[in-house]
This record gives sequence, C-alpha cells and structure tokens, in this order.
Amino acid sequence: MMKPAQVVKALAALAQPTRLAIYRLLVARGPEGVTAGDIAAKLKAAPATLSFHFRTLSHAGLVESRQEGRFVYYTANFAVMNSMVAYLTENCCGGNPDACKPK
Amino acid sequence: MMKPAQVVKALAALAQPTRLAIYRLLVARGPEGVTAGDIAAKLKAAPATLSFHFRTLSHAGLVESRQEGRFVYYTANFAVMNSMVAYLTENCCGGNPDACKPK
DNA sequence: CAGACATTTTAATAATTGTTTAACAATGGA
DNA sequence: TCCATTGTTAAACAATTATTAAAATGTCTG
Repeated sequence: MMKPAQVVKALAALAQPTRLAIYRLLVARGPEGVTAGDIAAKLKAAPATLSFHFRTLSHAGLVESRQEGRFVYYTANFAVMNSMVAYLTENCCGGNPDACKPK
Repeated sequence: MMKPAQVVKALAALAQPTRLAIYRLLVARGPEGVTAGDIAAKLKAAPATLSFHFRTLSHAGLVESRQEGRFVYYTANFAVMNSMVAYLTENCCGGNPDACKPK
C-alpha cells in the first residue's frame, strides 16, 4: 500500500506535459528502456530540461535508470503505476465497484 | 481517447493532498455523492479552500456536482479516471503487455 | 420578509515549479 | 592522452499554485 504523499508525488511527476510524454515513451518501450538521448531527440527538448524531469520521475519511483557505457537507459516502473491506480480506485463505491468499472 | 493536455490537467488535479483526499472520499462514496460540508468536516479544511479545490477537480472533469436545496453534492466521474489510466498504460511494452500487468 | 445556513468568489500573499544557460563529470575512441 | 560525446548539476528567473480572510450569492425556515 502506498502512502498518500507517495501517490501525490507520483501524480505530480506525471502532471507535466514533457514528463507525461517521457513516461509514455518508456511504457511503450518496456523493460529494455530508452536512452536519455533518444528521448531528447523524440521530444525535441534540451538535455538539461530532460535531466531535471528524469530526476523528478525517478524520485517519484515511476522510472528507473541504468548506465551502459556512455548511455543512460530509463525504464518505466510498472509496479508503482499499478499501486498508484489501485490507491485511486480503492474502496470504490463503498465496496460495490460495478458503478465505476469501465464498460 | 483523451488529449495529453486533458490528462495532464486531471493528473495535476489529483496531485495535491487535499484534492486527492477529496477524490478518494468521492470514489468510496459512489454515485450518491458527498456534500461540500461533509467533506469540509471530514478533512478539516476551510470552505473557501475546498471550494477552490472542487473547482480544480471539476474543471479537470474528475468530479461533478449537483445542487439539492442548500447543499452541493459532489461525485466522482469514473469514466474520466478510467480514460486517464488507459492513456497512461496505452501501447504498453510495444503491444506485449505481460511485463506491466499486476501479478 | 428576516435571519441563519451552505457554499462560492475575490484579492492578496507565500510557496512551488519549469526553463534556460553555462559549467561540470564520466565514458570511450583516435 | 586528447577530444568528442553523453548526460548531470547549479544558479537565476518567470510562471504557476495554494491558502487565507473578507465579502458576496443563493436557499431554506420561521
């Protein structure tokens, strides 16, 4: 179970256009990850700006990084995303969740 | 399908402790909703502060309100939450979503 | 209609956040 | 070793956001 402050941090990390785009790239890529440079190229953002955003995402637990040679690979942490979603929908409709499930 | 800006707005709306607590109360309560006053009592927050947060949540599409007499009932909009989650996990792992589903 | 109640609006202030530029560290190939 | 490449850090500034207090709006009850 996540604490409220962790959830707020994760939501805040995703609540920014550049970071949301980064996260989606990483989700789409899967466990292999994407290098910082590839993300910079795809999003057309300055390296320093991205580095700032990577740090925010990492600190929120939503992404992880590993260094390979000169490259840094970032990957999405799916467990944290799933916990966050679980937190948001917890105890839905007082235990009668039919009213809030997708059709 | 939601647009990125809508998703960012919804995430930003939830990325604040008071609003996250409001939202969870509404999710737990279901379609009946909760009055602004009840939420103020449960969260021990000033009415003006809550009104500000309700507006943020409403504007993001996450909650709806209806007036009944002197009371305003707020309810969670589950469809928007589900769309938001779908947006975040879209195209997961390049179409091979096993790696990112909860166990 | 007068007064009490429920909630919103406005205006002001304090705190947080995003971007840029420049300088810095680490890696690997010539 | 020297240099180009990859990415991070630091400092400064602009912009956004949260909170409070006070005044205003709307709704019911007597």
